[in-house]
Amino acid sequence: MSHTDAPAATPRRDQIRREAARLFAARGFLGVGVDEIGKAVGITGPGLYRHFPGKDAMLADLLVGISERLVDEGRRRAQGADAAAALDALVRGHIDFALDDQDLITLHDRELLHLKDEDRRRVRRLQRSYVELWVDVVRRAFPEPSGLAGEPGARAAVHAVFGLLNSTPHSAAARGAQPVLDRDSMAALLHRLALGAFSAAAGTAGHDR
Amino acid sequence: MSHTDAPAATPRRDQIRREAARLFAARGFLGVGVDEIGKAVGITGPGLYRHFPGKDAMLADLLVGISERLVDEGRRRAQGADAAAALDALVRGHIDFALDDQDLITLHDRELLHLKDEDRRRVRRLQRSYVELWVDVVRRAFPEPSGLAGEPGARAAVHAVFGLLNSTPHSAAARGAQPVLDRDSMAALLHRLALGAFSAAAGTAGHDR
DNA sequence: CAATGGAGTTAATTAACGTTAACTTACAGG
DNA sequence: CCTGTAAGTTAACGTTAATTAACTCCATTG
Repeated sequence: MSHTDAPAATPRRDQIRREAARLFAARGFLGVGVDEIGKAVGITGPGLYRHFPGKDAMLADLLVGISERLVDEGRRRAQGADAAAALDALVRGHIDFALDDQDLITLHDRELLHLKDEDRRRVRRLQRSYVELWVDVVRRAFPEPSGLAGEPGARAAVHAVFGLLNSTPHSAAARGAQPVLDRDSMAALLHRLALGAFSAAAGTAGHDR
Repeated sequence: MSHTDAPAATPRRDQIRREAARLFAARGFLGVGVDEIGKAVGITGPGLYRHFPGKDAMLADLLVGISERLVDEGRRRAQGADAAAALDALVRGHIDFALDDQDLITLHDRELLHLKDEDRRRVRRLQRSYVELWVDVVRRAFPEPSGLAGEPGARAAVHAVFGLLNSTPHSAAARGAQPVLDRDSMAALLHRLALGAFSAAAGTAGHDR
């Protein structure tokens, strides 16, 4: 009741969410004016204030939303005794997000700094939970005599693999008419890249150089 | 002569470059004012105009600079007949950039959209050259019956590995007092993750699912 | 010693943007 | 039919930010 109140999902509000996400991803939060967002949904700028208390609130809504969905879906997939299977499920789930919600994935780690302190703390907490989820699974999947059994190493590897999986928007940025990979091929490729990265990092720590 | 003229490296200008990069990385290009940049180097905002023609020009200078350095250093490292050795050298070189110039790596793929068309085209060209460099080496390092022999697959994999290597700023964002990895451990970890990713993606295309 | 130009300063200009106010319209319910 | 409310509109307000103008201050140099 004290924090930013619940979202509520009317059709108009959902439309605003979609268009705002698209515009923020394309030109940055500060680079988009409320008039522009309004125009994208067929109303004037100030009309948006019937649906959101302000521009900041739209961004907060988007980032909290995607963060919660990531954690919820992640928790669902991480359970079960078999750590290798859990990791596989986490990777697949994240790939789905990265491919289906490119705009949100882009905003998620780019516009965090434009949130008001309270909202930023909230999103950070959720992001931290999501990372913890992965770190635990990774450490169980690659136990003791491995390069990923330790906290800091596993954490850094997880961050790095997030960077890898979230790279889709950058690949797609070269869109136009090129013969890019179709969704399934891209998903399969990302899956192999991610698991291959973890396996190699887990392998005996000293075969580089 | 028609495009943005040559940089020229006076001490003051270099100082401005450093501080501007730091501030842009921390709060975004549109989120920092010229007065703030001025203050960081000990002068007032308008004083900056003796050294750069405008705020846009500072960003352009930074992005063109890092892009050129990446391509130059990349070309140097990619030469030689042994494709595997060349790939290894490219990875090591990129890791050095990612660890030593975190601010610039952050800006490099985040603030591109705030450049004027002409500068953006120029940076895009350089980035494309850099990707080409990697794609060629990857395809030679993992030839025909491999998942990375084809153009689109190799290109997507390279983008993904860039995302992985450029993840350092995000890891470091959790800075504070945590026992993060020291530079050498981080470099070694990233190296294993990157090469492991490529190897796994190259391996026979159908062992997932 | 005069003059020139680089490096700053403060003040003014201009444009844009988020938000609020006041007013309109359409429709749902008693 | 009347009334209230949700969802818009246009106009106005207050701020902020980039850039330019006009002016000082030195340090060099002819």
